[in-house]
Amino acid sequence: MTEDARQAGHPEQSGRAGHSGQAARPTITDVARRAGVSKSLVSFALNDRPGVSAETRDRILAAARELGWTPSLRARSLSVDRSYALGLVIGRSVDVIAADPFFHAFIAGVESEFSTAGQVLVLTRATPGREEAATYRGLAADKRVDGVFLTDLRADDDRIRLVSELGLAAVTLGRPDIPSPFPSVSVDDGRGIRAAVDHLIALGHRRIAHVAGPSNMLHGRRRAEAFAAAARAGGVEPMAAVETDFSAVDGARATRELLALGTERPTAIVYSNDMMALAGLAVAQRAGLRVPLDLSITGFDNTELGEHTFPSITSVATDAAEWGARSARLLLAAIAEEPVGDIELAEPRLVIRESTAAAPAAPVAAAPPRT
Amino acid sequence: MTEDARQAGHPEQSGRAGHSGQAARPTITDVARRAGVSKSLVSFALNDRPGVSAETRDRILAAARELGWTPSLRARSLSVDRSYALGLVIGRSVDVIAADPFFHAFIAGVESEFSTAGQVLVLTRATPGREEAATYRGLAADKRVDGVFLTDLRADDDRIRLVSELGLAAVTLGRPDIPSPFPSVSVDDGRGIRAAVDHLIALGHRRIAHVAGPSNMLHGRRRAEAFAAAARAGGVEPMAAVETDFSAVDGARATRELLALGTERPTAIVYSNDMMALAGLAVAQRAGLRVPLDLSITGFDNTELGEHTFPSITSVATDAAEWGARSARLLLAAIAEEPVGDIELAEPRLVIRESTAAAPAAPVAAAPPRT
DNA sequence: CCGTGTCTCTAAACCGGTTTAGAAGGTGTG
DNA sequence: CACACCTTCTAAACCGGTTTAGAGACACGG
Repeated sequence: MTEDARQAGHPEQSGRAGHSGQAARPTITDVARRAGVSKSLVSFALNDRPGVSAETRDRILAAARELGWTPSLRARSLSVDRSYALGLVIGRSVDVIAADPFFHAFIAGVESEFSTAGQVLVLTRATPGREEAATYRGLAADKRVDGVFLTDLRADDDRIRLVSELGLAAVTLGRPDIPSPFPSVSVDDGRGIRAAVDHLIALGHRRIAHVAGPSNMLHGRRRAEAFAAAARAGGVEPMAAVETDFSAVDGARATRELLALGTERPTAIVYSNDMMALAGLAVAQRAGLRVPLDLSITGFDNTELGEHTFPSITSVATDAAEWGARSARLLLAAIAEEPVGDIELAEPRLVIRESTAAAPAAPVAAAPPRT
Repeated sequence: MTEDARQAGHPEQSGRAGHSGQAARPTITDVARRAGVSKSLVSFALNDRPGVSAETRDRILAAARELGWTPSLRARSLSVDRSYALGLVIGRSVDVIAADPFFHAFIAGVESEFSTAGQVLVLTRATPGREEAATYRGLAADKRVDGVFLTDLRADDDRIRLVSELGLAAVTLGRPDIPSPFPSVSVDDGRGIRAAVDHLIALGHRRIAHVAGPSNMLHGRRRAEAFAAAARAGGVEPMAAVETDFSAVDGARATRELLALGTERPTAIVYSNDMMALAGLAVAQRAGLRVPLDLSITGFDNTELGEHTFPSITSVATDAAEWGARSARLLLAAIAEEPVGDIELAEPRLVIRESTAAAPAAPVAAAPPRT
């Protein structure tokens, strides 16, 4: 069957559909002719601008409907100097994004705002540095997008100046630490970390460690600071935070380091994301520790998978989809040159599951790692 | 600091960069004037077509360089009827994609082919059905993309006819079960499943179950068939496959069903993806089973996280990035109307880790689930 | 010396919209 | 009745490229 069809219709596959008499698509001129008016008037009617009588407008719209005409995005794009597309440049290595559900939910949120607007999302991945800058330059040079989402903000982030110089609109996820011409959408993830720390302190933990994200990323740093502040506020001296790149490998390494402290080891670890919490869980179990009896852990992001581990993971939930939706709306407003301001999302909430429990009377030292 | 800057420069944030004297970007006409030739000749020189003398060409290119001119993608797009963009419509629910690293690696692979070509990826998410069809129609109506990647092929997939009717070029990931005008890039994932089954049989397992993907997805179905075939080839009667939607929740549910069989339960489970394998691992542990002593499990995809669980997961590795790169190259060739043919990727390989071991002498019944 | 062919180049049309300048006709006002 | 003004509409320019038709110069062969 398949072979027949192949041989019959496509001796050489072309990847393009068969020449199935694609009726030439109507243009604005066809509509004008049919409605008996000039192209300009069709344009006016379409964009409902004043200066078109009601009955003429109806006649034009009817003609357009009959012909099944839709204005060419490309032509419109050329004349009005808009792309009707937004860009997202993900600046992490593939591995690190891989298991991070944030972007999926964020993107889904962004797109939920597009259905109405005929917009589209251009996705690019680039490792920070020259490649990243080149990517933004490319998007701007080709005018591929009208605006971009700036995620994973870094300290003194050079993208802000770059994007601004390139003349692109933008929205930052989180508030930058330098002056920025762009509006921001942020969530107080410090509150989330604090909730986790408070929860642990209430459970009697006094030796609490933090496995942090990269300190050059603002949210990584902010969470680390929030961790320290929350611990002190609870009357507990925070243990030094271990820095990671957010990946599972690095989360595992950090956990091993913390457990190597023997009886000085933490009885609870606050991870800066779920992926590392999961990897840390495995390291602890491998070292013979029972979670949560001997060690409590908390994650961040509230990944679906964190609900399906044994034990399941207590985690801080932020609404990434909502974040995406609000960011998109804000960016579109900025592009339309409407007045916009910063947005603060709802507080993250702590989802308590099985990985946290009362602190052990005396910390059990971890066993030497098993193979 | 930040506040000062805000108040000073941007009493009302605009999301657009400051009016920093954006020098109007040069056009082909500017270049022509500077080189003392007509626009047409600049166009010829740029696209190096015959009929331009060597010295004139040099003069034109020099002028272009001096002015920093880059042809407008939009204008070119309008006249040559090409978008220089490819589309990917992900047709799964957010949750299901969330922890699936396939798309990340695939996208990274796709983009590795773009750096040279000035192409861009338009990403869309749509749940199969009306919304999905509307998405493809939208991309085609606006001529947003020159071609699309068809992933997660379904049985009798209506997208093939749709996309073909819309006049888009396409590449299918995997060979469809119906006649298709599009070239395909596929990997023999059946071989991967077979490797897993062979491995388990060699370890002495006789009661092996399969937690399958949706049967209406071709690869889900194909893996299930390969599972049954491999088991029989190894002289083992395969247990009935449990169908899922690829999500962690569903993987957990399937595992619970299998373990509820008591002493009739499988001693090994072959999962159709890693996420379900991880969820299944947790279910087994929660039921008091030791993995791999009492139960062996294998995954599919070789997720980074599967390496960092306890025990780590034996999994089938396919090269998603390579898949993306080859697909992109093929699609671009098809769009350029070069002759193309189907591509078969390298065989997937089984990565053996800790979650598989010799079959238990007598299967231990699972304990009633603990909370 | 003339017709033909080749090479280099230009003018103008074209892709399909938007936008500006202004024409034509009707109404209101002094 | 003349004038201003508003409404409705059109012609033409414009966005910034590509492509076609053909002009002009030159070499070649008969």
